[in-house]
Amino acid sequence: MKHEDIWRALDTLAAEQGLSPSGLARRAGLDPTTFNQSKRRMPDGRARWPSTESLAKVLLATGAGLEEFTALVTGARALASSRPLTRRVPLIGFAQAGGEGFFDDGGYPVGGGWDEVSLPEVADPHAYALEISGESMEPVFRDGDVVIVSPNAPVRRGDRVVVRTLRGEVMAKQLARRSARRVELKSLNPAHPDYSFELTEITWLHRIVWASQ
Amino acid sequence: MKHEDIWRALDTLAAEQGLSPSGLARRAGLDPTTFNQSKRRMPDGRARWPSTESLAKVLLATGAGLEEFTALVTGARALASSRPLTRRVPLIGFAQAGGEGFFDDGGYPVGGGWDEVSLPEVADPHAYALEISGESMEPVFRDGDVVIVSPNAPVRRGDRVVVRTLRGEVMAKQLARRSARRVELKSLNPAHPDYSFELTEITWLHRIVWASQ
DNA sequence: GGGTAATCAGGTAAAATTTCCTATTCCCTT
DNA sequence: AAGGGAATAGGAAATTTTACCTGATTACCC
Repeated sequence: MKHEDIWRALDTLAAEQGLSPSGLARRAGLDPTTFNQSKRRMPDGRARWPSTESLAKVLLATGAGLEEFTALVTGARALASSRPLTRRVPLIGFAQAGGEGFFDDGGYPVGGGWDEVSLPEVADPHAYALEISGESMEPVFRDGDVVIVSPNAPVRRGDRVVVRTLRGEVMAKQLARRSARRVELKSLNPAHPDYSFELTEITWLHRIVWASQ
Repeated sequence: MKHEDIWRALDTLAAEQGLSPSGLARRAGLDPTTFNQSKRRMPDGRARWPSTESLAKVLLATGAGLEEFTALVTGARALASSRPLTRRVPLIGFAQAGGEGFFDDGGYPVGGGWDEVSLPEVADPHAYALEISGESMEPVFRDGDVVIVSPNAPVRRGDRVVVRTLRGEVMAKQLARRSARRVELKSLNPAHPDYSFELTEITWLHRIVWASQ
């Protein structure tokens, strides 16, 4: 495979998802400028190659398989698109929902202004769920809520995460800050303390992607 | 694709060529220590991902195609059977998650104590999604979050709901109280006011069933 | 036409990968 | 058994990729 093939495949994958290169990068949890055209060749003409980690994040975020991406790289025409495995439902901005023409009299989505979203976007085969008990995460998560956790989803500052310490504690917090050596976790319930750990004190840190209500 | 998959595929490709990882790297024009086992995870446990340029060099040097390599990446998995329309993931109580025997060393669910939950439990064909904007529902819902709304889901006190008034306002609140004639809605953000409506003032009231994080 | 948000160009800093290096172990040949 | 070369561990330096940033442009909506 050649440098150009990789970048064309990324562009094609983005287009198939209805995304721009910047939108694809964002969807994958990367910086929106990661896939900029201007970053594909450096000022000295040298080719820039994305890491396989970036590629893995893109595939995870879009639900595309490596086979599918490989077909795009090699130029082999993809088979006729298969039906999406996850169901899509109408989506619209909350602020727009008050306008006219978006709901019928029964309160069902109607009209052409709706976008679509898959539900849920959990491509991660290792995803699991945790059922919340107690009030330590209120009001964000309440007793009885189920949260869907995706071990392989990229994590960024501000995300809600589940963390397990070497001591065996498991907690759900908001990732306030992550440096090379430490993570700072903000409690979801102001009545409970924030935490800060050395990375070596943590067994793993997984992102919460969906929560039941 | 996962970190382990990439490295296993490189090892397999090397073996097929009668080479060691160090021999494969050398063949590809890379430093012989590039693919050392010891370099696949950093001292701090962080996974190291080769660049797509390194991968391209390997494929060029060995004459292997990307399709062949992709088969090695994915080939260790059992062939995927057709997945159920609603996918089920492992579920366990949050309070239990800290106990021993529920996660393996990689942080993936393991052991017999897990239940299963479908995701998402949205059987309602009229379900739709709303994308949150602004901060009026923080910290429960944040700008950019997507909430899944199920018009036909039963609603109870304490549920988070979307309400539309006769005046065309749409709001997401928590259902505090519902009597024969009135509904009382509690704001999700304490900085915003609560509301109370006569049922006759409301067009509809739908329950929020899932929220992205 | 104006306002807003997304996209993108392109620079710099931070983080990550590869190269370079030394030391040790293993394997093959003599 | 000894010697030589390859392989590998692992650290530091060099190089490369991504994150962060500013500013300009484009697209979309009102």
